[in-house]
Amino acid sequence: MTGQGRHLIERAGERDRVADALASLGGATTGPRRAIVEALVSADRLQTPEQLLAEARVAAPSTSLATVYRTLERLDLGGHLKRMELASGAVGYAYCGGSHHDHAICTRCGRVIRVDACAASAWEAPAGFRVTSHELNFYGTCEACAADATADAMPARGAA
Amino acid sequence: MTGQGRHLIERAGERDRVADALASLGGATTGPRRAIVEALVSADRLQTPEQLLAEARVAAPSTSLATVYRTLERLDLGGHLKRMELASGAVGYAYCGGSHHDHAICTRCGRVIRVDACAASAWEAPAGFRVTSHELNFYGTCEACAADATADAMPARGAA
DNA sequence: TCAGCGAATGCGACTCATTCGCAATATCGC
DNA sequence: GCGATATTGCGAATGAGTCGCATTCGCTGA
Repeated sequence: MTGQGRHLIERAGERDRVADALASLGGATTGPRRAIVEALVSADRLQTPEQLLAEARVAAPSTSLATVYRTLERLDLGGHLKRMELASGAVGYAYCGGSHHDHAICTRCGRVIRVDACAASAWEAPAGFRVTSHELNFYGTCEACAADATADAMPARGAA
Repeated sequence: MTGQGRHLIERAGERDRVADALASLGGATTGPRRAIVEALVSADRLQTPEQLLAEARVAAPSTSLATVYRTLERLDLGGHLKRMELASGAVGYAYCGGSHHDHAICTRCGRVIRVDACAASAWEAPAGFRVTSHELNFYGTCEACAADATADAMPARGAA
């Protein structure tokens, strides 16, 4: 878990994503909240509440686990969160925008990649079933992991 | 939970599905195992471990919750199980065959319908991402629930 | 810039789903 | 039918996640 260089990386729009996430929380922007949201957004991959707590405490040392859960709950309500069981049995959380999209999840590093090209309308639903929404996850290996073999967080329960 | 009439219903292949599930457990066919598997197969919808226990105890009164979990674990290892969080926060399990297929899940009754027409190869994965598997869930209302409005088990966390 | 209000936080206790260990029991091959 | 072995039931243990409440913090209006 070498998150050292993380704060040096400033992907385009990361600042905006943090702002959006904080706005979606709908309340005061406190130190712990900002720290948790930044940990979520900058990692861009599935992390356990414990990992998020550790990361958040770098910026806001007083942060507690209860606050991590409360913040995750709020983000989840707004549909901004991807929640998935890891191979370890633990549960991982990753930030994702609010609008509908699908996901590609790297089974090696837990990275969550947004897939906007949604062909949902073309899919074949069973007769008599009225579809109101769907969820599509791709599992595989991301570009970075295809070369580098540093595995740490592996989502479990892929396709059935 | 009025499962009274359930045992009267004998859908085509239900007997085979029970046999397949028992075989996939790979061991002795005991009373509790058979009862649990029959409860899973005949219900054909998401059920909590507690519900499965109650149902299994009709046929095998001594069945314990630990055995329900152990049986579910084995089925899951073989990929024969669909596991999903319900709106109540509880976790529901449903039996599904071993081969790959997707699912349509009724958000009213929890019914899980197998979707064999898988158009996965036509979907667009992100550049640089090597897809090894996928999972597609449709959420909506099944034919029965479209008419009848008896809601009891509602899966949560639909599409993000 | 500062005071006041209401929301957010931290702590620690608590709940409850799930797992574990072990003695008793049932199943299957012979 | 018998014995070896896997499975079961029980009850305790575990651990993630939640809750209540006193304290603290951030935002708003003066």
